[in-house]
Amino acid sequence: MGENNCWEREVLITELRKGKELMLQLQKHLKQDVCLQYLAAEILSSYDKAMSLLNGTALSGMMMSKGKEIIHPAPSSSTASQLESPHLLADSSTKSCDRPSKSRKRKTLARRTEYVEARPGTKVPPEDGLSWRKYGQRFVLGEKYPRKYYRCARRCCGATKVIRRIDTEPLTFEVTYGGSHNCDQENNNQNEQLLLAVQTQVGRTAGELSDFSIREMVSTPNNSSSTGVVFSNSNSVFNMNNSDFIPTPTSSPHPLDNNSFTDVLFVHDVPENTGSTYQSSANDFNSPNHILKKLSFDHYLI
DNA sequence: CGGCTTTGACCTGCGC
DNA sequence: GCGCAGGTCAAAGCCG
Repeated sequence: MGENNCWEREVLITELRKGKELMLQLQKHLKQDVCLQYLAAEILSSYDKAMSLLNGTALSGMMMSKGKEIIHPAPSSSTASQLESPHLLADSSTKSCDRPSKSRKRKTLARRTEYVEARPGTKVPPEDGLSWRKYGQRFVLGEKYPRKYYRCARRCCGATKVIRRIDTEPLTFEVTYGGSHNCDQENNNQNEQLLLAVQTQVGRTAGELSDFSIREMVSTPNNSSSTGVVFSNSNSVFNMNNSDFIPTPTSSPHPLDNNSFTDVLFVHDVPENTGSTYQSSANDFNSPNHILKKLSFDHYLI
């Protein structure tokens, strides 16, 4: 990896962060316009994707050259500064329930790094909705702030995370997830986020689904890793899934603002590549057998 | 009193 | 082989 390439990458990352910060400021002024809000969120998502790719390339390149582990780039986050539910990469050496493994062997396993910005009025470092127990903290050479080591609060869970405060941007935190959650905390967290989103959107569109119904929809019985919600009426289809709460309009302005949806479809095990099909047109939704037959789903009339 | 945080010690991987 | 850096352990202290 050439020195120039590393320097250029650093410059690119810096510029991307500046752009993201400016977009965040702009977004604050767009509260009245849902479409602009959506566009701003999309741009922020692109910033995150670009930064993740750059960081991943830089890290993996450096690590490969040193013969250390490859650090995988973080998948794109759907909203700016929103910490994703950590879909952790598999840890093949899953720890057993008697967690205090005596081995202090340094982890050389796949990890995932994300960047999280602290917002005014929020806790520092920002919480991600999961319960973590701090087990260590140390200053690392050349870093202004200490690294903080956390592991999942569930005793039988092998997930860990390391939080590092960026020297040049004290409100930005690098969160590196390691290990995998073998407890159900992650699923519960996703369900709570989905519940909140569905309650909000259903309330805006119809407001007639009981909280109990929504909660039943969101509490997926099959422990599925990927779930989604589709709102529809005779004119429009709108898809939401638990990894992307940003409304994706099939038309402009935003469909949830102008349509009264009559159906809510709760889909389990949404294949990654079918989301766009739902979003693309009402026709896809009206003749979705080639897709839906692969899925299990609940159907609710509002 | 149980759970959590702090912090120094310990252990291991890696570069030289 | 040695020394350093980083990740983890675990005892002690704190807190509700």
